[in-house]
Amino acid sequence: MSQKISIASWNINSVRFRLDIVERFLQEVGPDVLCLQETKVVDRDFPAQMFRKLGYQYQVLNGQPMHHGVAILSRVPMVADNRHDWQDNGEARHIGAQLECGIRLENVYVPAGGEAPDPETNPKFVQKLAFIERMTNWSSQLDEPTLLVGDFNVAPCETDVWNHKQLLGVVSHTPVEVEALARLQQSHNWVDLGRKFIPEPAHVFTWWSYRAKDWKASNRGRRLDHMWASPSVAERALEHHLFEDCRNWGKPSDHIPIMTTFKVD
DNA sequence: ATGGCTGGTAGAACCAGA
Repeated sequence: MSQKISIASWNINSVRFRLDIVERFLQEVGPDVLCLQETKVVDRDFPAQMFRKLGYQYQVLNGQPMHHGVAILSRVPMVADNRHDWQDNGEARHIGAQLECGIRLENVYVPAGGEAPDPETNPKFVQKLAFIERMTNWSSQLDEPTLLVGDFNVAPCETDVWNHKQLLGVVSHTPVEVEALARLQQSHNWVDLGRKFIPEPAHVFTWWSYRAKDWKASNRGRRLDHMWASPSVAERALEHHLFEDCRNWGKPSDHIPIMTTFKVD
């Protein structure tokens, strides 16, 4: 008998502040697995009970005070796997899990990289590039069927931003970042599921700034959130969804959830 | 061309986001 598994990813920008919309998403969409980034909570204060109540009894957490933080919540069996610190600075930006269906799941929150795309003056930009380079070294050693998801903080394609030329000098879409991400992609022949299902030149965004008066009207978005699959996992991808409505829900995150459904044996 | 907003934590004329 053939079965399916749905896996979602969402930069939630504080899981405690957005409990209402997380609950709504789980009730209305009900992915089997939810990967969160920017949970902004230490593990002992993570709202584990709310997820448990909704059936997400398997939980792996990697939080820290104030910033960053990632989590995987699942209603199908999984066990915790490695957590990598690719900057070696203690920041909680990655957590992995082994799903019982055989897929290895890696949930990552790549550093934003600060304001200026200039390695000379902006150490955060240097850190972001180093983070991606270390991920590339890790990825080139991977030989398992893996799904890599999260907020990569890079919009690689020209149609991943509202205005390619205008954003060439804006951190998230600079050529040096796009090239670093391309090396990461090549290191495992990762399949970009977002673009497998919605090929260029269609514009695809997963993030819209809070600063616009009307995010939808101005539509100055970027595709920062991604799901990359090992080739063998990509072959099993059945559907891919972007939940743009969530950007309009009460107290929204500036990112929307994305989700892919896979065939499993 | 600029600035616009958000949450956590401390109690900021902050930090980080992107």
